Amino acid sequence: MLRDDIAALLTVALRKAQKRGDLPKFSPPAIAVEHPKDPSFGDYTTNVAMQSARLARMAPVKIADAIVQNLAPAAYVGKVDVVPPGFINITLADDWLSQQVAVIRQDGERWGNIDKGGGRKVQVEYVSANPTGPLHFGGARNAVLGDTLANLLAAAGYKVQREYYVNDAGLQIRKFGESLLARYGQALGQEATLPEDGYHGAYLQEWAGEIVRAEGNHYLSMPREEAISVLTAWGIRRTLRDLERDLAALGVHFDRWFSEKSLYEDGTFGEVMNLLRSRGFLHEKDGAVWLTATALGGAKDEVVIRSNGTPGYFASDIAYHYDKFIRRGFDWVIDVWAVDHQGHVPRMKTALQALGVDPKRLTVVLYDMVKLLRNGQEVKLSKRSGDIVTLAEVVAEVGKDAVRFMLLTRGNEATIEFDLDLAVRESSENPVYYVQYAHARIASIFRKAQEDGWTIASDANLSLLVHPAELHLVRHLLMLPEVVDLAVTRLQPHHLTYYARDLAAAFHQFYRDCQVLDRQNEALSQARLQLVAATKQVLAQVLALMGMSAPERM
RNA sequence: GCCCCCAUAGCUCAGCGGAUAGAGCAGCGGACUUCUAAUCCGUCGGUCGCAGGUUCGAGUCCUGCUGGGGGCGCCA
Repeated sequence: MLRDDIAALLTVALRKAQKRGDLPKFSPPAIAVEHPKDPSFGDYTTNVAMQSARLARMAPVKIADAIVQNLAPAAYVGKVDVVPPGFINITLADDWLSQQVAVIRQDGERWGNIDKGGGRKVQVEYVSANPTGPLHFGGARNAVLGDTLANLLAAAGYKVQREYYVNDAGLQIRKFGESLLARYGQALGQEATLPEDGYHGAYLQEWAGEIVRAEGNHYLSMPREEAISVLTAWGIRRTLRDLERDLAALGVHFDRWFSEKSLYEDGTFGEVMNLLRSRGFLHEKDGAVWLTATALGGAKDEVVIRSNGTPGYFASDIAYHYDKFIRRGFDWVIDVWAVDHQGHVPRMKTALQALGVDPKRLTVVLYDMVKLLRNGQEVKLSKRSGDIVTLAEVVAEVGKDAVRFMLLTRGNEATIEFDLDLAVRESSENPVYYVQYAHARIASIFRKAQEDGWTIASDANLSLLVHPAELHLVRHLLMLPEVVDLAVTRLQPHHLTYYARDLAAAFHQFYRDCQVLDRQNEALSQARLQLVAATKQVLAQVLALMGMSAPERM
């Protein structure tokens, strides 16, 4: 990555300055290279001279001068300035910039990939909503965030596994099954009441009707427990089928759907309890089994197995993470959770310690809520009330690309206001289509080129690209690896949306200033065709990272 | 009561301890006989919630306060 190259160049220069006695001996801070806010200061800047002032007991500007004087020549460096109070500003060389078009074209789909992961195994677990009904729109943010993080990690050189944890065991599932049986009985004219805190959604009535039509009334003659068991399994299968379909419509796919129930069936749960017990982190109190979290610095002990003998969700989660880390050996696990699960994070970390797993290997990405607006009014996303807004409905209404883009434009910790009316509007108020339009515009240039009989030369003279708008565009193409690095380092995919917008803007400005196809100047046209091809490729790449399509025409 | 997140332009939000705090939208004014005007250009718009502190330098870090959201369960 260019930024790293520059940091290395500066580091070498600083050492050389020390060796030659231009600078005193001191152990220099890590050199931070960034883009100055004001482009008139150049492409890259570092404050290392100011950082070193105290250590070197020298004026920052003097330090900067000494570093600059010992800078080895590099093709990409066009101009170096030392500016008070001690910034070193680097401007890229025009001729080097124009040649990068060929490099980007040559890298193709690999452009933007970085080797941060070094092939380490990372699992991203996301969505994981209870399989008790359709996914409501709040879950869309989880899906888009997790999926995009997985895309980014893959681009950053990690070996990524995408997983959905299916909570097909426990109390909620029990209530789900009881609710479905009650609806089934009602569908057959029986007096049946839903359990307390049961599932009241209308979809269960529909499903009960389906079961009656397909299989008649014979579940009524079955023992109740057996009927619940069969109907629960039916309901989960049905839910998962719909979930998979609805998530696919959003462009979200999983490598594995992991069953919570399987942890109990294959002995994992028992194994984990034995391990915890042998390590001395379980104790009994009030008839329940507790994790002795306080022994590991936790605020309070946590119930693992209730006094009625049933394991709680925390019990499953411990076993599940044991499976992730110890059995499957992921180097790093990322769980994507809504903020209302924040209290569970320290608990989970403590549980990992109890298992002997370094808690740093688990990162929980928390994201805030989505506020859905229609006609300027907030639509409540509660499961209780009848007006639940499902993911499928919103995707059908506004489209996959708009949903993904809008859910990605905010930092994870910011609440998102999702305006349904704005999302469907195809106007300048809607930021979604801006990036795609740039891609389509470029496609249009190539269509025109073909119509007009241009043959695209592979050996274009790129040094003809000297217009400020051309070089400005190249500069943006060059930033993709840095953006991937930033988004992965912070696990904040919203940086992609801002980059995509900036890149598209750089293209639209170029488009205004520079005619690509010009019979009066075919050599320049060929160079611009290469530039525009590189831009199309990078736009497609960033759209792909966001899980959006790159349309050829709009 | 304790813990976490948020507070930046009219609105929605970016902002990596650096230089004159940015973008989109909205408002106002311009640009299509041209490779797509879903575009571009100009302009208006700020006590970065408040008060201290650390620092050569704070929207950014620390402390306190105010306001909003979330959490503190043998629910998930």
